[in-house]
Amino acid sequence: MQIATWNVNSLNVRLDHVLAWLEKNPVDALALQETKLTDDKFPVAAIREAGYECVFTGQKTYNGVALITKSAAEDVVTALPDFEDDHKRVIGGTIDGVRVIGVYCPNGQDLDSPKFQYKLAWFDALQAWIEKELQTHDKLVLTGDFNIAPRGEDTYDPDKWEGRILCSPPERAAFTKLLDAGLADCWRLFDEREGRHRFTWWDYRNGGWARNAGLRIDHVLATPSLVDVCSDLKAFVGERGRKRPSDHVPVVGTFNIG
DNA sequence: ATGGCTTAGGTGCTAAGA
Repeated sequence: MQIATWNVNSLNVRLDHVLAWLEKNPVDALALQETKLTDDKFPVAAIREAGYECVFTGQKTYNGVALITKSAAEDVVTALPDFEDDHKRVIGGTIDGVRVIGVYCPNGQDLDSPKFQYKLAWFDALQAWIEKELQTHDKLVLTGDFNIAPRGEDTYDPDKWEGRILCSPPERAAFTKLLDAGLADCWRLFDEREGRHRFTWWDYRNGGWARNAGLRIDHVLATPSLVDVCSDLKAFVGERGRKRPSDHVPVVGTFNIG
């Protein structure tokens, strides 16, 4: 079973990229972030034509998440429970017995911004919900754009990024707390990577891609029973070099079940 | 190299991203 995540930065702009990528890489589940589409505009027909089911929750201009799956998702959730939020950032469903939760975590903007406080509160609510989900789901994958680079080596310049947004101690603590709850960062099972393959995002500005100024902020976290059968975890960095790319690339985990 | 892109909304610019 393959489970993927991709922040597409507008599904309207990136639909052709997504369909072409799925044709080459027919994963069982693909979590999308930043679809930036209201639900009435979601391209259900095109996705069904490609042979996939989908569930989604979106809004105008910002945020928006979806799950594109080979078999239909069950027990679908479209928000964090017990957390008031206008932002559409969460979509979860059970696919062939695996609980798959796709998230678009807040960016935070700056450490002194109200958005940073929102980010930390949002992660608290995510933590509480995941802990609850783990009580009833032995096979669970939490994947998406976390907007956190967990370690210095997950940035192109650890000294420069140390303490900054995406790398600050409270953000990294929030990430570690998810791991402590019983999830593994599957990337680290195959941690010997170099160059572009260390990252999942490159800034559009300042020649980010050209000078490989990237970050690893898109993650696949999984419970131990899935970690045991995880045979690969990789970023499809070639997508960043395409014409009109998203600034994030797809990240795919392979789990040898069923 | 704290933004020199890219997106949406709307039609000239602002907001947001990470």
